[in-house]
Amino acid sequence: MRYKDADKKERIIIAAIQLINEVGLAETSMSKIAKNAGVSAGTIYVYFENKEDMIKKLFLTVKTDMQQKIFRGIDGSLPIEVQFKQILKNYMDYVVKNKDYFLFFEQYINSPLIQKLCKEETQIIAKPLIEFFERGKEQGIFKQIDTNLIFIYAFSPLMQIAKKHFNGEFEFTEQKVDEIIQMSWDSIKA
Amino acid sequence: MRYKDADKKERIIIAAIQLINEVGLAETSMSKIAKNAGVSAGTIYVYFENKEDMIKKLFLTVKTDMQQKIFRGIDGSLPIEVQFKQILKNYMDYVVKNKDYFLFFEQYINSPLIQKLCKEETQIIAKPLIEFFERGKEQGIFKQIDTNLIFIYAFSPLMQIAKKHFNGEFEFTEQKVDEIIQMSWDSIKA
Amino acid sequence: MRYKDADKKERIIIAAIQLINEVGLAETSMSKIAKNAGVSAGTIYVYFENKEDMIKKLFLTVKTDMQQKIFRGIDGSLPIEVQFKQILKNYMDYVVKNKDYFLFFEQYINSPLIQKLCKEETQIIAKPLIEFFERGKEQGIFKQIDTNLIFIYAFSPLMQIAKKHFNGEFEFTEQKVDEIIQMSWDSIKA
Amino acid sequence: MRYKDADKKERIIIAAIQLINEVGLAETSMSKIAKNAGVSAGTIYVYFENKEDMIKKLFLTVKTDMQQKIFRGIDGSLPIEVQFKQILKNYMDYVVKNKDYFLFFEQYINSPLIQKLCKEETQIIAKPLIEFFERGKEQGIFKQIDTNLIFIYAFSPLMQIAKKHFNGEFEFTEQKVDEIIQMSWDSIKA
DNA sequence: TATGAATGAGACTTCATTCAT
DNA sequence: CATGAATGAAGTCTCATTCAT
Repeated sequence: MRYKDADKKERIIIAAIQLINEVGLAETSMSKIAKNAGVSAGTIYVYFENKEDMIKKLFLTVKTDMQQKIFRGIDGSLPIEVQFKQILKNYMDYVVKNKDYFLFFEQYINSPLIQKLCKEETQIIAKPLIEFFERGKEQGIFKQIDTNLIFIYAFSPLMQIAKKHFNGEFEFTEQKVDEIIQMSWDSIKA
Repeated sequence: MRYKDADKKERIIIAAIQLINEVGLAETSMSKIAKNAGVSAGTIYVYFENKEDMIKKLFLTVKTDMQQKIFRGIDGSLPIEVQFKQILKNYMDYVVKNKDYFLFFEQYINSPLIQKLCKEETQIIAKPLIEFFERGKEQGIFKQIDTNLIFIYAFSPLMQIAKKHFNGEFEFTEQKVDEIIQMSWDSIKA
Repeated sequence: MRYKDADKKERIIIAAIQLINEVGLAETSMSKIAKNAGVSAGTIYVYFENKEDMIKKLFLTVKTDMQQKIFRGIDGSLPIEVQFKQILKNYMDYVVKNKDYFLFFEQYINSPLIQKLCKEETQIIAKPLIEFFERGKEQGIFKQIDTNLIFIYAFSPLMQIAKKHFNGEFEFTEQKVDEIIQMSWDSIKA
Repeated sequence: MRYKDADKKERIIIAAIQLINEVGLAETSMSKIAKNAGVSAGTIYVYFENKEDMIKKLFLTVKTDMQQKIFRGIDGSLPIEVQFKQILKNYMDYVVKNKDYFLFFEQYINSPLIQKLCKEETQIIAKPLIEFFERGKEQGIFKQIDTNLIFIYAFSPLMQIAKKHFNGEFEFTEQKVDEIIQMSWDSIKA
């Protein structure tokens, strides 16, 4: 693939996500995306089959990217607690550094559109995290409850806090991040 | 003259929320709503100024309804812990009995559309809950941390669990509800 | 007929003509007329069959009114020149005192709508004027040319001047009116 | 890509003016125009921003076209009387050969819509004629009266006659045109 | 008579998508 | 590959008119 082309696709993706975050999916037209990306409307159809296909690929792109970054530098031989705290720290880092991706993900993860488009793919990508929590349960480190609950108590408060942060209603500090991670840990540890 | 039919407005609201939950806002047209509500397309405009106005009013209707039900039967003279657990129980009850309202609320609370339409109104309605947590903090019952964090650790896991529930990935039992409420309490108590 | 009812019809007529002059026919809806007239939308249909019928009756009302006032105080036994100048003076008086009627008349006299609705009625009403000019020709006082030309050179400049006046581009004085009438007389006298 | 088709814009303009002349502005919908022009409804919006913009551009197109043709072949060094008669002859020629343009222009020159849309542009285009009459006044050839009056007595009877002509109530002949021009000249010459 | 809620046809306009260039 | 003019289906909303009260 030529450089120029990869660049065009990248620009389309970024323009689409930004627009959707700013004005919402319903208000985001293909021509607005094209305009913001600096390409012609027709060009989008070189890279994506249609609008639905584009949304789906946007979502999977973001989801895959998040997943990879979250597990970056995790050493499976270290204690579960250390791994857990590193994962949460990675997550918070990612969120802060990728505002657009995070907000897009959050906004559409529960939408009927995404449910329809890529429920399965979404679950597959979440698998490594689920497996991590199951290992922790087996080792007696996490509470012996439904893994879903562990997953939820570990992550959902972080997501909410991040949303408040980008909303301008909450300020992050190094210390606060540590406190938060500790609270999550306390809520699920055995 | 024909008298305004309260029933008609109700039917429009229900039809709108159901459709939006099923196919998403972008795919929900005014004529589909009219059809599902059994009224003429023009009739919607007797009760709402336009689509945006309708969405906004739907959202505030739901939000207000939730808020009222959550505080039902709360006795301010009882201990904070008792009140807290009753509020969370009320919340779970409401969610289970008002699936459509809950999912609609969850889906759009963070959308750019709602942010644009009714950020202020939303905050006003949330006030009583915030005040409850502040009273708890003053009495030394909750952790001395940002009230936002308390609010988030108390509610956001419940919301996630409810979503998983309606998704078919989680089953509620009387006992599980109690466990969950206990977990939330543990995470924020001093 | 009861007073109250006559009053309502009058109010509808006035409101309609005012609105049509201000924003144009295309932008004038029945409900706007009703609102401005202080009646209900349905009430208009007590007095007029439908919108087309209303426009037609508005037009004929105005036309008949103009015609009557133009011939007011004309003494058929006086010399043609005196009668002619009095008719033009009456016309100018009418125009100045009935701005709304005049502008409405001018605006729609040539419209396809009016042509379709009431071409015949319009011609019948113009008859007395045509007859007056024919008498003048027979007496050798006007030029021996097509009566249409006499009619046009007598009136059309006055109409244009009145429009300029209401447009704010021309100011009437007693003297100017006399000059204008004289110019018209000069252009058609034998 | 497909190149913009100048012919298409032309067809839209012609279809719009014809329809407006036949059934009136209020009854002329964008889809009827598209149909008559043999293009898709959406295509109109490639060439015009919206209906108002289209009407405005139609009007200015016609006005500009008229203005240019009226001054065609006018030699500024000839006597004012010769120039004047040539201008009126050009005007009558244009009117006869461009029935649709003329009737459209006449119908809407005084409408509230056009007043709102393009009063200024209209006045700018009329300027050369006004200047011509002022030169004539300075040379003592026209009456020393308000230039508006000269302008009106020169043109408005011609416009009325043309309307009668297209209405089927007046027949043009070479001789009659000369007579008319002479009458206008007589009414304004010093 | 008078009202105005209700209707549904139709208006304007947008937009995903195609295709000649 | 890239463009953007062209399409036509579909969306939102208005409005003349009707009719139960």
